[in-house]
Amino acid sequence: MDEVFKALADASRRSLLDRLHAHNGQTLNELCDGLAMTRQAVTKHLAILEAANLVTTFRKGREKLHYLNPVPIHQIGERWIKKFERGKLTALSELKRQLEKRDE
Amino acid sequence: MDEVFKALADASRRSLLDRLHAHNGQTLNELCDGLAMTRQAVTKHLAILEAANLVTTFRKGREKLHYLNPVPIHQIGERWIKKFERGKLTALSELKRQLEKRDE
DNA sequence: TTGACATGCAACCATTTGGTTGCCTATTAT
DNA sequence: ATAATAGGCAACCAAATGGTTGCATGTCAA
Repeated sequence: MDEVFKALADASRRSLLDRLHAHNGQTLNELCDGLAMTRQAVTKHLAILEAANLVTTFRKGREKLHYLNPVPIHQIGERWIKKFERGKLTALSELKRQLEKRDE
Repeated sequence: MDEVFKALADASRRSLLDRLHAHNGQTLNELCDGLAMTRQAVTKHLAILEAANLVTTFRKGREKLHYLNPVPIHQIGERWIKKFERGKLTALSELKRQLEKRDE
């Protein structure tokens, strides 16, 4: 879980996921296209995404194909975000109450 | 959005949010309790959470009360995670298809 | 077979990050 | 008044991060 959060913390990596979401199964060079980064930088980002299981790859000849794995993202939603949604209204009303009696 | 992702990337910060979720409106010292960190380290984490608008604070005498703001977390769920859930089944089946024909 | 193409590996670098220590200020209680 | 309590500020530090360059390897096409 921690690896996933860390992987998602970087905007370049999130945009790589966006690109795969738009067009799955791209090669490294395709993913580099139009980015203001060297290929090696992209390789490192992809390695981090792969380690977090957000991207799965396999080779096809001399190319490496990258596939988005949306499962960990889904798990963040289920296991983490939903927990805070439950308490949402309570938390906000509690905060409001406190803010209102601030000058007592 | 980027600030929120970055703030959530650290396990100590996520656990501070957990603590506030369990018991909202704690003081700095209460939040420090039982953590293997100095008060100043916790202060820094809380400042980052506050900058990302995940925590709201106000002072009550010499104490500073910390309140969880679940809204940004909810927005991550709505604006970011849901986008990837839509393509989930397609992405996985596409991946499976590729994996199966890997040895062609 | 030889050149071009796709990717991998490793060393290096600047900046950011997560933490520390030491001291200062403000508020409360005795 | 004064001591204890709650928190703030700043300098410093080691390690992690995000990036680079240079070179090596594996695969395809002419």
